[in-house]
Amino acid sequence: MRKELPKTYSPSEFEGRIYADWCEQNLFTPTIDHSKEHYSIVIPPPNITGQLHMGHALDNTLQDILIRYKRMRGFCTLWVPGTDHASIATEAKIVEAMRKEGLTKEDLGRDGFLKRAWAWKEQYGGRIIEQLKKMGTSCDWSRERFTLDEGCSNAVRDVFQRLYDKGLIYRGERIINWCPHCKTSISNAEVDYEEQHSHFWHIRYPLVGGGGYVEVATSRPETLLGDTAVAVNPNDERYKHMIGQYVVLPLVGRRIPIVADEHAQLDKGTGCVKITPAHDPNDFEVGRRCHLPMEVVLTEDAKITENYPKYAGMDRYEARKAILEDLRAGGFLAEIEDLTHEVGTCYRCGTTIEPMISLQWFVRMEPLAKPAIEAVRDGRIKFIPERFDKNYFHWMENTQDWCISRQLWWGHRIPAYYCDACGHTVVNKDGCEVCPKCGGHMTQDPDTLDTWFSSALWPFSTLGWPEETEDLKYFYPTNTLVTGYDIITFWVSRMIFSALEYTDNIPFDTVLIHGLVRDAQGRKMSKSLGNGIDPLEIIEKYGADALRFALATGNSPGNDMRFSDERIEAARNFANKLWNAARFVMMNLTIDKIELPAADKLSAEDKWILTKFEQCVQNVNTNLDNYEIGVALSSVYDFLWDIYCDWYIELSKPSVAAGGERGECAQNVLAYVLRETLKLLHPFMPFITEEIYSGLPGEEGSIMIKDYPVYNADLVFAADEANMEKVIDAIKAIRTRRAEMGVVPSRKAKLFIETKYPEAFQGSASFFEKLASASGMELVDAYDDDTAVRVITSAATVHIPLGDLVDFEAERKRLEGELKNVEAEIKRAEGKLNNEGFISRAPAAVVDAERAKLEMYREKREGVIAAIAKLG
RNA sequence: GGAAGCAUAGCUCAGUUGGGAGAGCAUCUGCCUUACAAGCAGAGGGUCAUAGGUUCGAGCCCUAUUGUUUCCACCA
Repeated sequence: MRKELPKTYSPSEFEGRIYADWCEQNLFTPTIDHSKEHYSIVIPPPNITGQLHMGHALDNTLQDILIRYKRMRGFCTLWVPGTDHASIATEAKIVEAMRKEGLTKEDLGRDGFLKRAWAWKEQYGGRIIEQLKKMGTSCDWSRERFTLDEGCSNAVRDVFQRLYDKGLIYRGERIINWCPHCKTSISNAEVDYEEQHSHFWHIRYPLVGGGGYVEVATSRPETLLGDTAVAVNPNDERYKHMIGQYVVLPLVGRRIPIVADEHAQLDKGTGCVKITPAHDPNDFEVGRRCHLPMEVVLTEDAKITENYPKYAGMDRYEARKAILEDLRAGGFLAEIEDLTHEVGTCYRCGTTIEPMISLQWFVRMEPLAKPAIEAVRDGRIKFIPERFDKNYFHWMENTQDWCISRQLWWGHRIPAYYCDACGHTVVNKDGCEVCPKCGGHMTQDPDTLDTWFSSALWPFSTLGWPEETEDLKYFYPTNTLVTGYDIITFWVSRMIFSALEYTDNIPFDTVLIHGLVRDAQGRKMSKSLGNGIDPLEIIEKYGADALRFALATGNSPGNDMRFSDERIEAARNFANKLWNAARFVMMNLTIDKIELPAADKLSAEDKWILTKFEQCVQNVNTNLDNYEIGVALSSVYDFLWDIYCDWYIELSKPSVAAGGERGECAQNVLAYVLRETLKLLHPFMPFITEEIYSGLPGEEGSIMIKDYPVYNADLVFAADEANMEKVIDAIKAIRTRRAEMGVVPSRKAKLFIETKYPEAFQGSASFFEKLASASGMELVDAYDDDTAVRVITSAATVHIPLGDLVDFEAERKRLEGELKNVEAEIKRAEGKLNNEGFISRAPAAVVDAERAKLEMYREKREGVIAAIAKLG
């Protein structure tokens, strides 16, 4: 069973093997156990177009830490993996690939195109899953899902029909965001606003019958073709008399009315607004209120329609130029102003969107938003950090109806059918071929649904909903959703209202929000900048554990982080440190089985390390329970490196070397603390902990299903811990003195220790010899050699006869300086304790601690004064 | 226009309910001490953005200001 660890830490040699072992043993697949509490997570499904990037790496590291922790804490855990069909993104990629072959969607036809899309899914859909596995994610792969698989599709159709029957889905003509490149509508949430420099063109519209003109301003002059009115504010004294009159639309010659509408504001521009109801959301509303005709002037690829022969076929920007030229020539152009404004662009392709009137399907949001707001407000769902609920509330409270139909082929086809003969509409999840009204043939709506419509159902559709499956009954609602803040509106909010509406339950109780992973300069990683860091390359070079460590540590919920070489190297160094510590322990083990000795067999340093370990355990558990993953991890880091390696291993060396019963006891404590620390660290760094654990004597099975360490008061030895700290303080003080004096470690010196706590120092000679360059140590009541250096701690005065090396003048100065410091501390503590307010209002524990400090400083002052006196 | 975050050592960032300012990296000094130079032992370095306030006590809570980043919003 026992094995020696290779001398160097090379993660690539075992990570793959270990992952395969876990899979083979089926350790990621839970057995439903009703006596246990469940803990479940659904993965934010990555797009099938995607490759693993740092954002995924962070997101999935956090999820894996949580799920492994809960699994070891005895929960019945499930992590559901899967991928998203990403309709618009995937379709765009396929169309692009086809373009290179000289093919269009129309060439293939709908069926041919879908065949090709599924082939794409087969080819690339699994890639990111394989990449996730390299990170060590303990997802239950037997439950892997896809947003377009049969179960998810059933859920989508079911939901569509339910909402339609309840009147929460409707079809209507509204202004939507149209992407002329993707040739589909997109929802408001899918529009990115981008600052652009442009102009404000002031245009004169002559009044019918002469007598002047009105002046309007626009940043989109080409929409002039679609103007069907000019609006002024009903309270605007300047224009009141013109309401009801007509103007002539320049270049077009159409007579359009001047109407009164609140939309026109008195203090903006000229106070007159051109109204283009078919191409602007505000104008659309004005058009409705004032019963204006709609005039569509742009085609689906943003070219001017046939109705305007002079400009027909021109792209919107060409048309803008031509129209401006004509306006100028006709004397209609009054003024050109510079303008910087936010322009909506398609979040997928970056093309400037065109607001257009269009017949689309919408989800009525208001009734759905209310319970969703309530669920967060009353605490059934919690955001971590909390501040993101403001974001959520703001969006939910102001959200407009959700445009869900897309003019795409790759996605869930809308289960709506229209009669060819009478136009009757039927929505039926099971399909409809014959018109129930006239018996005519029914044609299905050609459009598909917004990708996010199916993602919104993910927490329950993946568990089998709408069927009442065992999984759904046991694992739902899920517990933690881990995602970035950039996706709260797209996804999190939609899952919440969907779950509440369809499952009558919350989808999860906690939303853990993390930030973006940026590059070393703090820039967003992006393809166009070429500053992306490939997690797979990092894994290859440093190991998955180091990557996970680098992402999990020093990172707090909701905040962005920078990823740098320095960071990953520090992580790898930590893994290396653990590796070497384990190597040391294991090469010294002669025991067959790790057994913690009874308390009376334990030495002071044993009790000290056990106590320190329990403190760490408590810290880690508390922080993990509070989702303070970074804090929890640095607590393990500090313990393992600073406490266990730098002190305990060194303190234990004399015992281990001595052998016998004492040696065996030390071996057991060394191995016990190592083993338990491995468990503590396992959720964060699963591979290295498993690899080392499997080599420990007497241990069987995988570490990932062992019990997680929890605080055990029986292993806390406060008095022994305090004693050991006194020794450590003295060792540190001696080292500092020697370093200051420039005494090389090879120059050994005997120590004479004067202390009020002989029990703490009894038997510590070997520590001083090993760790403080001592040739021996003796406890004395007094030591009068005037040529000794004196190192003073609050518990002891250490006399070091280094006579020939000592500069007594410097020594006096140093001691006097120290006296000053100690006295300042005493003064500070006394001041505090003399403060009536402090004594009466501060908690007793704080006051007691302050008293203890004061006592300590007083003792130290005594020592310093005595040392000065000895200098004569 | 509305909202939020951030501002702590030279750099990058932690700081969990308010109770004497921390880490990593960098810098300086000394060490091949038989697990580890990807290491060990020391050291230097901070008016916790500014100004007020609450409190016995503020990096932490409140208010304002400055700088910075981000999100949201239909500016014709």
